[in-house]
Order: sequence, then structure tokens, then C-alpha cells
Amino acid sequence: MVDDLKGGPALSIAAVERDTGLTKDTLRVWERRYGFPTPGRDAFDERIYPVEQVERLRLIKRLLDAGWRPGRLMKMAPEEIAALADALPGQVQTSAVPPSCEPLEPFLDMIRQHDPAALHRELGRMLSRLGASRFVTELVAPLNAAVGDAWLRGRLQVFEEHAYTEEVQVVMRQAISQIPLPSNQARPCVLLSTFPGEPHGLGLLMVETLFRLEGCACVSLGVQTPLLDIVRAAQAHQAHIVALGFSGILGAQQVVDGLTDLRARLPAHTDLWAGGSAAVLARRPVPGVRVVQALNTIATEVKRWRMADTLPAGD
Amino acid sequence: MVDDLKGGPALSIAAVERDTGLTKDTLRVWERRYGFPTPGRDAFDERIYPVEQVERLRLIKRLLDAGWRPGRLMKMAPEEIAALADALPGQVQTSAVPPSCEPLEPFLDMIRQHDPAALHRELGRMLSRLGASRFVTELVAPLNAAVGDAWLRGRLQVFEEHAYTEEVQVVMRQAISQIPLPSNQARPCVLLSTFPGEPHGLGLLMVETLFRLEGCACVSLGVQTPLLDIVRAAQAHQAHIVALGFSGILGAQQVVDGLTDLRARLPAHTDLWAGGSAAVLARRPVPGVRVVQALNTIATEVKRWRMADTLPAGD
DNA sequence: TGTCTGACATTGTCCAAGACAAAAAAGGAG
DNA sequence: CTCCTTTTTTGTCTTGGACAATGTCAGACA
Repeated sequence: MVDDLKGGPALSIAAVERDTGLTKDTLRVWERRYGFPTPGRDAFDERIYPVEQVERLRLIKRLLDAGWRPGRLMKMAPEEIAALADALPGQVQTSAVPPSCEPLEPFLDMIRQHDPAALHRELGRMLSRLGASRFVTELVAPLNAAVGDAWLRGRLQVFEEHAYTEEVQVVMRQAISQIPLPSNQARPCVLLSTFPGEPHGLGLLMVETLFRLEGCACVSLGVQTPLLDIVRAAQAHQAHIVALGFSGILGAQQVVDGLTDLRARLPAHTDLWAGGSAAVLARRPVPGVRVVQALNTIATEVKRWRMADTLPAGD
Repeated sequence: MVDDLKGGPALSIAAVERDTGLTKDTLRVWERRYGFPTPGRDAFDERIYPVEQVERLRLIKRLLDAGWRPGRLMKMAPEEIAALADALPGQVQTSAVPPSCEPLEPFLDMIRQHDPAALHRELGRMLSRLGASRFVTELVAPLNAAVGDAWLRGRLQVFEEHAYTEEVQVVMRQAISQIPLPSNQARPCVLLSTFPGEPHGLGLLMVETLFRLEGCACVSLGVQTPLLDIVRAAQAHQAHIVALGFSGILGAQQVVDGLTDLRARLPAHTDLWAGGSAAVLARRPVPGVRVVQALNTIATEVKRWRMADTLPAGD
């Protein structure tokens, strides 16, 4: 926003909060305690962060989510952090994302060549070839991870990621629309959404596909539904399961607090499932919340739910 | 989170920020200045907001977006605020939205009865009956306006609006996918997106439908693309037209500044079109930006563009 | 060696009160 | 009615302090 600070443009604290997911409070207290970041000041004595520091902050956020602690990271040189981040993706993701059985490079190339038609065509072809379930778990999920990773490292422009997301969305909605409608009283009835601040909707479409394939009735609220409205929707639609997606943009605290709060407000007989690539889900379990680690466990979990459902008096 | 405060559970300041969209800073400064809200305190002396105050805050937020100012609203009794919201006129919309030729009430009823399947079915039926073009201009556009209006007045819950948006999106994407693909070198090539801070994506789908019906090649970036990335995308995709949607959430200044900036950064031979229900578009024209007032003028405008395109040396 | 426990260090979020630019409203002149 | 200037309103930024929740680590014990 402000073109200052020798070399490149710089961002206000609010912009950095948006771009990194670190709150203003955190950014200020890091500066006070660790001496990093070291924003300059504009004419009004307000912090302005140079872009290279923002990129470093993004990497730090990633490492934080992977279990590192700020105190150590903040002392390290930028190259060390980059090296660490480079070594990362193998560890965290593997649990949530199965190894890609399909080559991803051709797709990344199509994204970089700005050929949406080709991307659309090839995705459609893969959908036909693999079927919806394998298409989601074996192609889209790893591809999403690869694209997210490339974006984080600056190897993909924002607009390329946007165009990719749009195209995948189109094909995935097509996949969903091809699944026969379940009967009106299909069980379970699943309510899908994300928390406010979590704009990533592809994960929602992926799980909707898998739930629908299992014959569940799905009601999607799209992304960013206020917590109280999720509760109201669950009531109104008589949902048996509320399923939430998390991409790692939200802070660990926000995720845990939100889930705890939501669990307390939902009726006890309503299941609460959480999934996605947010590392905190695996690390800190929330009582009464079922964490769906991998996409391919959804089918199993649904079957388990039905087992429990048919034995209601099994107490 | 904290079950205190006679009557119901109460929310922390972070939870209220999530659910209302008002920042912590704003919540604290309102309390200091206007004496509202009046949160209680938990055992650690931290603010806890009773749900009814959160409801009132949400209503206030809506009135704020409709042009009211906090100073006045904060002094008013809860009933007065509710009455005000009720009296809010749907003035702004009339210019952009043609009179609804189809009865909208049945659809609003389906939304209120939480029957997504019925909504889906009826929307699909209307799509078949009217055709994509009239479906968009004569049903979806006025219905969107009606839903937005009902939400503003508190006659529709947030989650109901979310569920509606999702369902309309599904049907509209279905409509788009039924339009035959244009040839690879179709002209014009249209790039679609919205500015950062503008999360409303239905308008984009509506215009995409109409552009595609005219045989244009469309590349959608989805919502909230940073300005510089719009420029990069226009270059990468060799777009002839960049089309942006505005819903009135963004401030007038932001809209005008953004459009001016974008116009300056785009090549002169690239058209810049802007549309949507933001009132400022009609009031303050930006040089070099074509304002598309109504949806049904898109077809005409495309024809005009093609006329000019076939006479390139007509200077 | 492994595991529990209590002391200690780290860290995110909250609080208070003050400041100020941007935006809106009000006032005044043409 | 429109344009320009002044005044009020309002959101966001600032500093520095506090503290609970969580992670780390050494020492005791089996």
C-alpha cells in the first residue's frame, strides 16, 4: 500500500494480518520480544512491513503450525527458515493427504500456462477415468496440497491459484451433480460449512462429494458461517452431523475455541466432525469432536455412524 | 463458552468478533464511547457478551452497512432498532434490477422452510422453462435483491441466506455448463473477478452466464483478487474485457480508487467493465470504465464491442 | 531405562487510555 | 441546488502491562 522502504512496497499491519493470519497483537508482541519483524514507520508513525519480511512471516506461520516454537524460529537466519520450510511438506501433509497416485506435474504446468480450457478438459477426463471418489482423494486432494505449497513458496501467482480453484470447483460440482439424489429421509443428514475467516471452500466440496457417494443427505452453507448460525442451521435442518473444514489459515486457538464453543451449543445427539489440513486438529483433540484425519476414512466413519444409529437403545 | 450471565451462554470478545465482523478494537471503543455493548466480566475480568447483545450488534452492523451511523443507533432502544431495520427501503436496487416478472414469494417460502431439495428442484424447473438468459435476468437477479432485502430487515437468518446462495450457485453453474463451449479463439475473451473485500460471487456467475450465451470466452478468477493480480491475469490470458462485480459492501472511495488504479495499469486496448448494485457506479463515473447498469444490456454491449473490434483501423 | 511430577519458561490474547487520519455531516457562499 | 470549508464522528493504530494456558526440562522414583 505504501511504496516506501528502499526496494519495494510495504504493507500496513492490517494487511499483514490478512496475508499471514497472524493477529495484530501477535505481530506487535513478537517485535517487542524477539526483535522480529522489524517494520519501518510511515509518515504517521505506523508500522509498515516490507514484503520480504511478510514472506518470512508466512513461512514462520507454516512452521508454527507444524509444531515449531516462535522463540527458536525468530533467532534464525532467513535461509535457515527457508531450508526448514523446504523440508516440511513431507511430514504434516502425509497424514491428511495420501501419496499422489497420479502425476501432478502436467496439471501444474497447465496452470502455469494459463490454459483453463485444457485444465478443465483434463480434470474432466480424470473424473471419468477414476470415478468421483478416487478423483477427489487421489487427484484433487494432492493437487490442492501441491498448489498450496507452490503458492506459499512464491512459485505460483495468486491469480493462477484463483483460476485453478475456480476450474476445480466447476469440475467438482459437476461430479456432485452426477451423483443420484438420495431419498428425502436419507440418513445421516450432514451440514457442511467453515468458520468465519476460513474462505477455503474446496475442501467442503470434496467432503460433500464423499458424503453424497455414501448416500448421505447434504446441506452446504458454503464458507464462513457465524457460529451461532451453524447451530441454528443444524436445528432447522435436523442435521445428524455437522462437518467443518479447516485449511490452516485460522489460528490454533481460534479453531479449538470455536469447536469447543460449537460443541457446547449443539444438541448432544448431533455429531460434530472436523477435518482439513489444519495441524492443530491432530495435535490437540477437542472432547466431543470427531477429527476426520484423511478423506478416505469418511466412508468408514459414515458406516460406523449408521451402526451406532441402528442401535439407539444400546445403552 | 462461558455459561454465565443470567439466561444464556455468553461469548468472548474474540467470538463476537467472529460472529459480527466487528473488530475487538471497535467493540471496546463503542463500549467506552456510547455505553453499548455492556458485556459482563468472567472470573479473569475479561469481557463476556450475552447472546441478545450479540444479536443487537449484528442488527446494528446491518444498519451500519445501510448507511446509518453508530452514534445515533447506539442510543436507541432495541425495539427502535428493529423497527428501523424493518422500515429500510429497497430503493437502491430498483435501477439495476428489473421488476420481477416471476412471483418470488414461493421461493422465499422455500428458503424459510429449510427445504433445499425443493428449492433446487424449482430453480431447475425455472431454468428449463425460461432459458438461461431470462432465468438470470428475470428470476435470479430480483430474487437476490429480495433475499438481500429480507436479510437486511432481519426477516431472514444468515444461515438461510447462505443455504440459498449455495443452491442458486449450484443451479447457475449447471446452467453455465449447459452452454456449448465457444471456439478456442472466441472473441472477446472476458476476465471476471471482484476486488478484495468483495466476497459476493453470485453476480459473477450471472454475468458469466450472459457472456457465455453471447459466445464470449470467459475466464473467472472467483472473488477477491488483488488488483495487481487482475492486471497480471489480463495479460496472461490476453483478455479483451475485464469485468468486475460490486455488491455495495465496499466503500464508494474504495470502488472509485480501485477502478481508477486498475484502469491506469491495464493496457489501453483492454476494456474495463463494472457492474452490480453498488450505487456509486451510477453516481460517479470513472474515465475509461464502462458501467454496465443492467444485466440485459450485456448482450448489446458485447455486440457493440464486436462492431468496434471489426473496424480496428476506423480511426 | 522409562515415566511421572513440579518448577520454570514461553507465548498468545486481553486490557486500558490516548491519539489521529479518513469519512461524514454541517455550515456558508455563490 | 451545487461547491467549498469547517467541524464532528468514527475506526484503527499506538504503548506497555498483565496473565492463563501451554510447552520444556530436570530430578525423583520404580
